[in-house]
Amino acid sequence: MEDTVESSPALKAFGLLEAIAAMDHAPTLAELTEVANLPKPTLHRWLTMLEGAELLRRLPDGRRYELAARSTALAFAILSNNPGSIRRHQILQGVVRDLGESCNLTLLQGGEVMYLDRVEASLPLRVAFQKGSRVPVHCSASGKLFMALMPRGRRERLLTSLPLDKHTANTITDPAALDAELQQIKRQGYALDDEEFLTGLFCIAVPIFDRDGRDCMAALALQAPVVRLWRENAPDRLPALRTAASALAATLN
Amino acid sequence: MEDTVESSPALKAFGLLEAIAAMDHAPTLAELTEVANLPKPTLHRWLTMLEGAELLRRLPDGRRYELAARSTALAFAILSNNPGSIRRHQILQGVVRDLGESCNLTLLQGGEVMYLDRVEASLPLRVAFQKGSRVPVHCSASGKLFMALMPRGRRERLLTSLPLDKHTANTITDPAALDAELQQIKRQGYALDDEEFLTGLFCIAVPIFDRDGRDCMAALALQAPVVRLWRENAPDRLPALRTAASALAATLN
DNA sequence: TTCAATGTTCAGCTTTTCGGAATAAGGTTC
DNA sequence: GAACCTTATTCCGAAAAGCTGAACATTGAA
Repeated sequence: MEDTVESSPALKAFGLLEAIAAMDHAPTLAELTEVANLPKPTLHRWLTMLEGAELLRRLPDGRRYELAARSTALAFAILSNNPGSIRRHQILQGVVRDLGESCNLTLLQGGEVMYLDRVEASLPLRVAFQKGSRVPVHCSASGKLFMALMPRGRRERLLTSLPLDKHTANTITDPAALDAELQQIKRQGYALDDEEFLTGLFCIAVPIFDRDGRDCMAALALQAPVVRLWRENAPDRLPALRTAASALAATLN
Repeated sequence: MEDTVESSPALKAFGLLEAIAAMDHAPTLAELTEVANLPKPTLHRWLTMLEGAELLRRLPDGRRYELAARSTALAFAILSNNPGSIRRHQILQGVVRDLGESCNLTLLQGGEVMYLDRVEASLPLRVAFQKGSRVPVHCSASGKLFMALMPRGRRERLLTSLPLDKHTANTITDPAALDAELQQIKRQGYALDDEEFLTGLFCIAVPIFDRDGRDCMAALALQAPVVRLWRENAPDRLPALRTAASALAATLN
């Protein structure tokens, strides 16, 4: 949270949410006291208020606070109804027009890949996903890309909590094999999904970096039937995807 | 935005952001006046405040407001923050996938059992409960488990304050019988609900202990119709449930 | 120019927030 | 189990922020 004084108490709540969202574990009152630089009773009052508003909730131990349903709902509403959302949709439409295949803008939410937006190709033989739906990280191009580009500690924590379910014959279910795959993805800067989630479906995903160019905050993925997109011809789409990805990056800050 | 009065002015800001995020175009002050049901000067003050905090910004015409950079950043932080809730939900999904029946994560809250999270089996013949709903302690597997594992003083206090209502023919309403049941539950380390709350519904619950392995802070319960789950075959599910329970424990502290 | 609609400022009154100090609750050590 | 420490919660008078009717300013259309 900012160490600068908020101009109004009403805004302090946002600073608190930001502080809690930025922590990698559910904080206690005492921990937040240091981060937020607020007196204990003041902070306690705020946390109780936010809990009552269902923006936060306490873990069963009664001491730790984590984000609750209303925060998640607000976040989703913000991202899908952002001024940039129209622009993003247009960029996706441009990719679909140029490359002729369906195209997804994805986020990593918790341990799953979420479709923030999506434009479908008008061709037949397309795959019907939906905005807001989710797929596992270990068998999607975007998911593997996110894992490959995240800090090691976070990746390891995520990997231990994942089931690595087998969805198709190609799904990578061996942790060592997945790790090798992630290293290669990191080297080459893009990821493929070669029928690892749905038989017959091939994907290629490129990262969308934040302003500093370090964090991968989203991904752009092209998906098509293997009869039209496969391991050898997929990289031909990279230039167009990379151009779109950097345009998308500009809409996400 | 909801028409109910926010309990505190400090939370009004969230209601406003939600209202703006829910609109399909950038609203003017006048438009928001109707939606938010606030006097014009009040709303104007809030919008100016949110604009100053970079949560909102005005379109170049100076009249319309849209979400700004800080809102987007907050949304990303909320969604990518991996509060245990997502991980817990994944674990429940895993149990449902493995065992094929609906699964609940429960807490003891205020003398009742509360469903913190829940994943339903995709089979027909499933029972529809809801997240956040509550059931009595004396006729649910989780509730009896909580009572069996809590310190004696607390249990006795709770028992004297409970009505022990009869819900079905099997509900245990005799304090002595309940006490005997609790002792057996404590010995065997899991609890059953054999149609004690709803006729036709069978449950088995295992404890989720805190880090020290002493306090039972939550419970994992599998529930199914008696035609598929009953007293003799229920213990077969224990290994899977125990594994999931210890994974859940890690998310709860 | 006039009019109507929308946006902005003002000011006194009301409500909320602030946070040090006191108290309670939980844990740990001896 | 008593003493001790840490963390959480409650209290309440002082201080700050919020509220909004009314007045004023600006914009755009006729």
